[in-house]
Amino acid sequence: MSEMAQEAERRSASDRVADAILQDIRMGRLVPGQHLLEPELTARLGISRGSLREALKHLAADGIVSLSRFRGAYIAALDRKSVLDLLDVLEPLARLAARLAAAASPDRAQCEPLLESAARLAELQASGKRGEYLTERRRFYDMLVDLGGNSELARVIPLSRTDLFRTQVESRQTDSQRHRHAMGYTRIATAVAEHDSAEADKAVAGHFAGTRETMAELADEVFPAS
Amino acid sequence: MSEMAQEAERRSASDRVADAILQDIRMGRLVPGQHLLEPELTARLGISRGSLREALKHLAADGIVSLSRFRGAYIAALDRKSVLDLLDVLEPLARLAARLAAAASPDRAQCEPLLESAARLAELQASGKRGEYLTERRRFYDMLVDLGGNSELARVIPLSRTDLFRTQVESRQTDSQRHRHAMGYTRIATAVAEHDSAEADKAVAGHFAGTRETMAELADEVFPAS
DNA sequence: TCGGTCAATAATGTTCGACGATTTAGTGGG
DNA sequence: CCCACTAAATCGTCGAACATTATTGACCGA
Repeated sequence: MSEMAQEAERRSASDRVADAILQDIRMGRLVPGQHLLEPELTARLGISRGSLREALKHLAADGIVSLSRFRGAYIAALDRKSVLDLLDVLEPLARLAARLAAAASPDRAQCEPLLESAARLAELQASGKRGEYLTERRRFYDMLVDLGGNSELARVIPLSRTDLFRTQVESRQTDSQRHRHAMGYTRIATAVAEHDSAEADKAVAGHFAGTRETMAELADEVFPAS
Repeated sequence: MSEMAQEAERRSASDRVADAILQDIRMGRLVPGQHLLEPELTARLGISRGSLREALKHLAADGIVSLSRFRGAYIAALDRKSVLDLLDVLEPLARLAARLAAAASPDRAQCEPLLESAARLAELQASGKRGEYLTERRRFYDMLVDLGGNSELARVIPLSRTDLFRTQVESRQTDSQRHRHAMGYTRIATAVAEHDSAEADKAVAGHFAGTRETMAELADEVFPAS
């Protein structure tokens, strides 16, 4: 218990705030395009303006919020081109993560949490719990990156910005699109567990092909005016 | 002139400080492992402690400086594994940038600055101006990314951390290694100018193969204790 | 003299309040 | 109805304060 508390206290206030905002986004409490008022947030989170600004700056660097001078912070909203650009960048990194995870994991036990996460994703998708689905999805990617053991990848891969994109499109997808998405993780996790780098790479590539197809099927109203 | 001044003033103080530190690193005025004192920097740069700390936080997020609690900020030093990990991450992104730049550039005129930059790199390498070489190299990558027109790539690709790695190894390379490195940029720029995406991709892949070879040839003393 | 202990110093982490600058909204006059 | 002007709200920066910790160097005993 004390370890948890110490760990929580050791992290700076701005990091805690940034995590809180990210979690609020995943759970739908904050929606893309929403205006973030400094006085409201400092009051709600009980921190100083300086710490909040530090957190917002951090989130802005990751493209989660957009800061415009004297106009405040807004949760970023991705237009269609940004989403396609993001997928182009994310795909090679995710494929690298999958290849490394498949090649690195020495014993099957370490892959067990990944398989469990994929199973939970299928469950959560079926039961329609979108907030939990997005949170679990993020855990899946974090695990995949960790398994690979490439510390630079963890720093670079834009998972938080992908959370943002998922938040935007999640509620507009059809059930079959959601099902296809969830199944993709199962295929990836299976390939990693089997230590099959080539298949893991192909699984991620196929997953992204499906996502691009879904994007093409979505109406323009899903995206802000570009 | 006023436009320049306005543009400089429009950017936040912390961004200016971060850029100044990055430039100092490229020019060798700051070396990996060096301790950054807040009082010294605030006095030299003429900014408040808050703005400086914001900049340091930003640089720490990009892995340029490492912050250790109550001990201050140090210019990061990459061990051998981190360098190899960084290359694994950077390669697919650089290849994507090259493919996009080759595919996107409609007219040859836009590629002219890239070819000029490659020529300048060959010159600077030959004349041994290492600081200018690294600065020009960064400009080359920035142009390559801009030409592709993928805004997410610019956000994700870890060019600053690559600057850091280059700073560490640049002075330890042999002339033939430096020559091979500089020639790689010429081949990339030429392929982009010819709108040959496949060749651009291969040129970058070959460039990275050469860099990995150089890394294997370097002695352990180049890297900090891992 | 050497090694260990301990207090003084310096640097950092965090927060707060203040000031000037700028955008936005609202208001009154033409 | 439109435009200039005022007022409110917000943001960027700075300086100061306080608590916490690492470092330094003096001091002391073996």
